[in-house]
Parts: sequence; structure tokens; C-alpha cells
Amino acid sequence: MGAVTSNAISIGELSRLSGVSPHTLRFYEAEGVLKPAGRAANGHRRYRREDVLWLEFVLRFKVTGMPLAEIRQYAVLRAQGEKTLQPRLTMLKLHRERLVTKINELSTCAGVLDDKIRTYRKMIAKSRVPAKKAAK
Amino acid sequence: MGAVTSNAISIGELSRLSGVSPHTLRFYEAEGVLKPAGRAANGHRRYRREDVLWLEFVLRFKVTGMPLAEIRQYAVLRAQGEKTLQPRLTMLKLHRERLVTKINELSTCAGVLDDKIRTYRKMIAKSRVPAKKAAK
DNA sequence: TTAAGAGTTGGAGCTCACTCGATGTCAAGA
DNA sequence: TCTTGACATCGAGTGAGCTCCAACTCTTAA
Repeated sequence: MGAVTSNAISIGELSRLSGVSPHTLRFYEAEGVLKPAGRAANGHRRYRREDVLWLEFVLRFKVTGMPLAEIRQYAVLRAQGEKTLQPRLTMLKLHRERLVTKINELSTCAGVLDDKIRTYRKMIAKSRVPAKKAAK
Repeated sequence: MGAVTSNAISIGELSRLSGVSPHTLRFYEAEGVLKPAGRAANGHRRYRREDVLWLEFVLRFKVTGMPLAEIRQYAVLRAQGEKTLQPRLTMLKLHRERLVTKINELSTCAGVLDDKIRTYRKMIAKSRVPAKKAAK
């Protein structure tokens, strides 16, 4: 049975798994968003289950528009252990607020967009009817 | 009473009104997002009511994450008049779809975030209780 | 033995959306 | 007359977030 290897995966596998290119994964590591990955004997990066979970968390942050710098800040706190629970909670709450605001903003825009679409449909319908009448 | 002036505003006024810097307004014009503004006798840009409304529309597109290139594309169609109603409607519908998808995605993330916040609160509460007991 | 394929590094380059700086014109007010 | 302030143009610079390239090392399979 494999000794140290256990269930660690390569950068290529993580890339396929996460949809993030190997380039970008290394870039994230350089930026301090991902902690320096463990290495195999040949120097290749080895990602473990917890690394995959953290990446998923990071991607959720990203999707919600958090800038990398802020994600890194959170990552740094996390690396410092339990004593930073409070500041991390503060960051999460703040981000939650922004997220709710953003969702509301987008919903408003979606409403306006719907109105616009309805108007367009009507305009297109009207511009077609006279043509039919004329043809009659 | 003022003749041609009517209710046209300067770039500075539009900037204050919209929260977009004069630099950026000129940049938008150069990019074809805003149509070339009318000019006063001295060469200064004069924006009219319809220009302000169009800018508002553009900003709503922007807020919802539409890239400038796409907004310009819409602007170009609009400038071509009634005959482009159909392609514009198509663009609006497509964008609506993306917007709805985005809103759902964000809502999911908000849910996950809420869970995380709850977990953090519990962890913080637990890390406090033993300290109190020890002090007793 | 050679070639392919997956990884490594460092650094340059790219896109997007601004943002700024230099330089100039013009009109109004002290 | 001189200064201030708002505007103009043009081109360069910025920052975020990748994305690609060159050159190299290993391992494995033909």
C-alpha cells in the first residue's frame, strides 16, 4: 500500500477537478491565496483533500466577486490558527452584507430588463402587424 | 429665454449626476458606448435628457457584468434604428438568462456563507466557555 | 536511446477598464 | 491683466487577473 502518497493529487488532476488551469493554480500559490503545496519526491506539487476543499472555498469567494487580495488576507488569518476566528468571522459577515446588496441590485436590474424585453416584444409585434394588413 | 441651450448639461454636471468621472465619460464616448456628444459653441460637450437616460441604461448593463464591448455592440445596433429591434431583443434575452444564472449562483454562495458564519459563531462560543470555567 | 508527457521555474505579455498627466483653449471674476 | 476653473485632446500608465513562453527535469513507454 502507498505510504505517504495516500490520496494526494497532481496539479493537472486538481486542474481538471476544479476547472482552474495549472498556470492559475501556481499563480494563486504565488499570490498567497493557496498555501505552498506539498511536494512529491520529484518536486511536483501534491494536493491533499484539505487543499481541494480550501480551493473550493476560494472559488466561492471569487464567484461572489471578492478580490484576490482579500481572499489572501483571509487565507493568512486562517494559517494563523484558532486565535483569528473572530477577525475571520468579521470578514465573512462583511462579505455576506456585500453579497446581499449585490443580489438585490442584480434583481432590480433583472426586473428592469424584463420590462425592457416586454416593451421590445410589443414594439416588434406592432411593426409587423401593419405589414400584414397592407399585404391583405 | 435660452434658445438652443434648453436643458443640456456639461460633462461635469453629468459626472456629478451619474457618479462617473469626466475622464471615464470621454473614454466611453471614445469606445463607442456613448454616442459622440453634441457640442456647445466653445467645443464643450453638451448632454441632453436622452443621453442621460442612455447612460443610466448603460450603467445598469455594467452593474450586471456586461463587458463594455458588448454594450457598445448594443449601442451600435440602437443607432441603426428600428430595423435592429430583433437582434437587440435577442441580446436582452440572452443577458437576462446570464443574469438569472448569476443571481442563483450568488444565492447559493450566500447560503454556504451563512452556514459558515453559523459554524464560526459556534466555534467562537465554545472557545470562550472553557476560559470562563477556568476563571471560576 | 529516444521521444512523449507531465511537471518545474522565472519572466514577459495580454485584456479590461479605467486613470492620469501634459498641454492647451476659453470665459468670467478680482 | 492675471488667475482660476472647467473644459479639450492625446498618449501613457495602472492594477487585477490571468496566460503564455522558454528552458529545464523526470519518468515511462516504444
